Amino acid sequence: MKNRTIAGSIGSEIRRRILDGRYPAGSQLRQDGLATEFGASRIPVREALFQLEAEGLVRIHPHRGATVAPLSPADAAEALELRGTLEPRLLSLSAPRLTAEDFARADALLEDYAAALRDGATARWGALNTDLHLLLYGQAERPRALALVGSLLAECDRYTRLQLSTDNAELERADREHREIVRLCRNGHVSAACALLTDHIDHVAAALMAFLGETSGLTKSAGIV
Amino acid sequence: MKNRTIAGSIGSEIRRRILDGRYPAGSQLRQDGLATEFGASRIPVREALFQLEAEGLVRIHPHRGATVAPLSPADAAEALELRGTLEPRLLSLSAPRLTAEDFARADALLEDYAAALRDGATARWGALNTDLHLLLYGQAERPRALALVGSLLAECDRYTRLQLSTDNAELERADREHREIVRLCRNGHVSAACALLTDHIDHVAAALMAFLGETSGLTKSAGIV
DNA sequence: GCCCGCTGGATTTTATACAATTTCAACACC
DNA sequence: GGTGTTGAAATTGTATAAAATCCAGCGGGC
Repeated sequence: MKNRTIAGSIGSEIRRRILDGRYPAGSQLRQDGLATEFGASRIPVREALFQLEAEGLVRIHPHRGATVAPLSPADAAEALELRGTLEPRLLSLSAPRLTAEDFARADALLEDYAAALRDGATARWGALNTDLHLLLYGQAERPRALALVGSLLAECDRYTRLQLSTDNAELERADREHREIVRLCRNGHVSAACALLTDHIDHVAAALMAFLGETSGLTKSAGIV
Repeated sequence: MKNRTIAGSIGSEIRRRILDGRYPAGSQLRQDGLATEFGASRIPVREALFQLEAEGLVRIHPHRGATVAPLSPADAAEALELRGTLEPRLLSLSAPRLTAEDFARADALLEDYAAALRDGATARWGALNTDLHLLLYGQAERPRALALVGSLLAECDRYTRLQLSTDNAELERADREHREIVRLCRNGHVSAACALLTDHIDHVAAALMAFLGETSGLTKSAGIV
C-alpha cells in the first residue's frame, strides 16, 4: 500500500494520525514541523495537506496555516445521514452481483474483525469496518459514490473512535449486524440486507449522537488519544 | 471572487477553462506550459491541479502528469443519479426556511438566466444554473451535501455544454421548470417543488443520455469548443 | 521475426532559498 | 484603563534549480 511518491506516503501517514487522534481536532499542522518530522521538504507536505483538505480531514486557511478539521455533532449527523442515504442504495445494486471471491474476502474481514475485537485492538477496527462496507458495495459500478462513501466512512471513524474509548458494546453489536448483512447478501435476500443496513447505520448514528450529547464538551473529548 | 493566493486564482481559471471546454477532456495539462502561460512558477500550478483533482475535474497520474478528467456516459449517469438522490432531499429541508432575500436573489438569477437565453450566451448558463440550485438548498444546513452537489453541478455542466451546442430547446424547458420550482417554494408547496425537481433532474438525465447515445463517439464530440 | 534491456529526452517530483503575509506583544496615545 | 499602531518573529506562499522517474525509440540477442 506504499505510495510511489513522497507526498502520497506523507499524506497517508498524516491521515492515519488524524484518524488515530494523534493529531487532535483543531490542532495546527505546521508545515515545517511535519517536514522535519518526516525528513522531507515542505513541498510534499503541502501537497499532502491539500489532498487531505479535499477529503475533509484538514482545513487550510490561506496564509494562516492548516488545522485538523474540527469535530462537531452536526457534521457527524450529516455524514451519517449521507451514509444512510447512499449505502443502502449501493448495497441493493451491488449485492446481487457479489462473487464468491467477494464473500470469501468478506469472511476474512469478519474474522479479522472478531480477532481485533478479542484483542481489544480498536486501532484496526476503523480500517476493517471501512474495508468491509466498501467491499460489499464494490459491484455496484458506482465509482464516484463509492469514493464518497469511503471518505464518509473515514470521517465517521474519527467519531466512533472517541465513542469506543468508553463503550465497547457497540462493536459487538456492529459485528453481529455485519455478519447478518453478509449472510443475507449471500443468500440472495437483498432487500432484507438493505433494510438491516439502514437500521445498522441508523443505530450507529443514534448511539453516536447519544454519546456526543452526554459528553457535552465535544472539544474536550476530542483530545482523547 | 478573486483568491488571495496565486494557486487559488490559477485553480479557478483552469476550472473555468475545463468547464468551457478550452481544455478538452483527456488532454494533457503540462505544468510547465501552464506556469509560463499564467506567468507563475510550477508550484502554484501543482497545488491548483491537486485541488481540481479533488473536485473530479482533473486526474493526476503519478510521475505521468495531469489530464482533464474524461467524459463518459456512465459518469454522467452516476452524477445525475446522485443529484437526483441528494437535491430533492436538500430542497425539502431548505425550502421552508428560504427567506425573502433568498427569493429576491433567485428572481435575479432567473432574470439573468432569461437574458443569457435571449443573447445565446450559453457560456454564462452553467454558472447561473449552479448558483440557482445551490441558492435553493442554502437553508438546508447541510454544508457537506451542499458542497458535494456543487461539485456534481459543475461536472454536469461539462456534459450539458456539449449538448447545448446542438440543442437549445432544453434550456427553455429548464428555465420554465426553474421558475415553477421557485414559485412552488415561495408559495409553500414544498413537496410539489421537490417532486418537480426530481422530474427536472430526471428529464435532464434522460435528454443527456439520449444525446450521448446518438453521438456515439463521445470522445470526438468532447473536443467541441 | 520477436522479445528484452538500454539510453536519451522530457516531465514530474523534491529540495533549497527567498518574498509576502499574518500574528502577537509591546508601546504610545486617547 | 482601554484602544489603535507598529515592529519583529514566525509561518506560509512562491520562485529557482537539482534529483528521480517514466516513456519512446533503438540496438542486440534469442
